Amino acid sequence: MNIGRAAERSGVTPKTIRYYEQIGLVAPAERRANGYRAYSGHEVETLRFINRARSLGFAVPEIAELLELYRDRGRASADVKAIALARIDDIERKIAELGSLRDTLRQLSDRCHGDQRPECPILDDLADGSHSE
Amino acid sequence: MNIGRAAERSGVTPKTIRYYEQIGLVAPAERRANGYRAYSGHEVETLRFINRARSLGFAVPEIAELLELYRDRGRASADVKAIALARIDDIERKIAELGSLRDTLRQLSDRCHGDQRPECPILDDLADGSHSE
DNA sequence: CCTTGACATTCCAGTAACTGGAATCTTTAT
DNA sequence: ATAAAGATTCCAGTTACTGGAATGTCAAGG
Repeated sequence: MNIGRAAERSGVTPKTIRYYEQIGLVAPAERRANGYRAYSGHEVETLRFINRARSLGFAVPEIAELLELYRDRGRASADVKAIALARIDDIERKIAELGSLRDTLRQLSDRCHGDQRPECPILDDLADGSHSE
Repeated sequence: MNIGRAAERSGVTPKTIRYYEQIGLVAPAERRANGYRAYSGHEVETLRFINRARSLGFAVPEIAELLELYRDRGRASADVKAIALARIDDIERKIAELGSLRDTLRQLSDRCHGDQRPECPILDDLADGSHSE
């Protein structure tokens, strides 16, 4: 199957498949006589795996690691779980950070009339910096 | 004052100050005879404003807009508030997205023994893709 | 047989917002 | 005199792709 078909089946665009090959996330595809890349169902599965991992927010180096673990039939599930738990921690941290950002903005917005008058606590705060450093 | 001092006072590194000048977020600084950039307290304030806005998660184009509104003494506070509210919405969306990601990962992790055995629902899920597309 | 369109190839550049590093001044202090 | 600190410019790298140009291949239709 050509790259277009592999793209359809895996949900990864041809452009991105070539990119993954370029950075070494997937092995270089076989080439036909005409120079086209040829894919098997197996490679499509790998691409699908990558796609799902990406959609769960795993970074490319993490995915490389997951792929290795996936291929290693004898690996301990603890190794995989550790990666997932680290990911969860990252996400928790990011959520907390965004939450406090939102609270700050909300406080400022609440104090702003939001009408035709020019007084605006939001800009005042940005200007005088009464909070952090 | 030289760029280093302006950096100290504003909390923006010299490198980043030059970058902001390059992309037009701040006006090009005056130059001394020796070619060094010269800054006034006013410019330091602007840099501080930018720094605080960045720390609140505003993107550079949004900051450019906020700076314009800040300088326009006659603008309506509604204009500023609209930007802040849009920002809050963005953040809410991102938080929700991250929350559901975390939940998915947590479910997978919970079902993974995390020991020496190779069975791992995390990889199984990535492989068969029983969820999204 | 020729052309048209869909699909393939490569390579270069751009995204956001910086950051690192090299090569080269200028100034200040010893 | 020289060395350290701080300034300058410019080029490249970061993340994970995406867009576009120039070119090649293949199947179908007139």
